[in-house]
Amino acid sequence: MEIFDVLSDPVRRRILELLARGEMTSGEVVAAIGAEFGITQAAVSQHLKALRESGFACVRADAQRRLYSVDGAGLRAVQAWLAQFAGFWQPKLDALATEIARGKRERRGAPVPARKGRRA
Amino acid sequence: MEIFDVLSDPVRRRILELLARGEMTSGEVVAAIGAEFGITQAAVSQHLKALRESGFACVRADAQRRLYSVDGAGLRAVQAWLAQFAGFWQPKLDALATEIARGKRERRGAPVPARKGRRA
DNA sequence: GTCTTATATAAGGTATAGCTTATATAATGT
DNA sequence: ACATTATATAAGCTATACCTTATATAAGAC
Repeated sequence: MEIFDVLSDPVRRRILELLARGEMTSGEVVAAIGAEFGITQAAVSQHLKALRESGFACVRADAQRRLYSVDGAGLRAVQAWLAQFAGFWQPKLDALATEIARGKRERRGAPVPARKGRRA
Repeated sequence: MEIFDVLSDPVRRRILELLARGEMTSGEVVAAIGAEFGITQAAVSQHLKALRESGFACVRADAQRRLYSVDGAGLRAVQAWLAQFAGFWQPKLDALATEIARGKRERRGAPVPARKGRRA
């Protein structure tokens, strides 16, 4: 399945959001999604398969459990496509760039300069 | 139609790519897309409607022509959803941030510092 | 080995997205 | 007024995405 097709389903988007919080077993996903959308284990398993095969999620085995987590590949592909339109959402993207820069500093362990008011 | 549904169609994505180069009349889009995908004027018109109604494109009238252009709203919405996963494509996003910063300087008319080799 | 738990797959039903042809709307030209 | 050009909408067909139930696979537990 193609990456944008994968994201076009609300259940799959939700699964990704859940996985973004950390690894989950298939069963945990089934429970959470089942509660929210009222669909069966089989349906969720099919969605997980779609996410797997399109590079949005990866699995590792732990005995009979399957631990799912986010795979950046799919998301990167989306981002890459979107990037060609950067000019059309410029103002907000500037804010995102700032946000990323901030995150980068934090990851390096450097102190984040105090913000002294509103910026453009 | 929901934003991700809109992007899930290859014809609509292609139309957006075309519009990104600048305003086009409905007829021009029909010609370009018709040539690439072999679909009718009616089909293209329906896609344009979907793009319009979901905030990816806007129209303005010029006599009996309809001039279409990219509307940032839809793209921004996608970007916003994607942003929550920033942590999963970090390295590339850093590059994007750099790119944005560069674009920002250019928009301000400031000189872009020469790059003297490979950076992390 | 059998039962249970955890997950995946198969087969089939149903709603709908995207196409088609045909037609409506509306502005321009003569 | 009528024909032409440009675009949109209507109605109907078809393929398929997503669901269901039923079953397969495989790893514990006993």
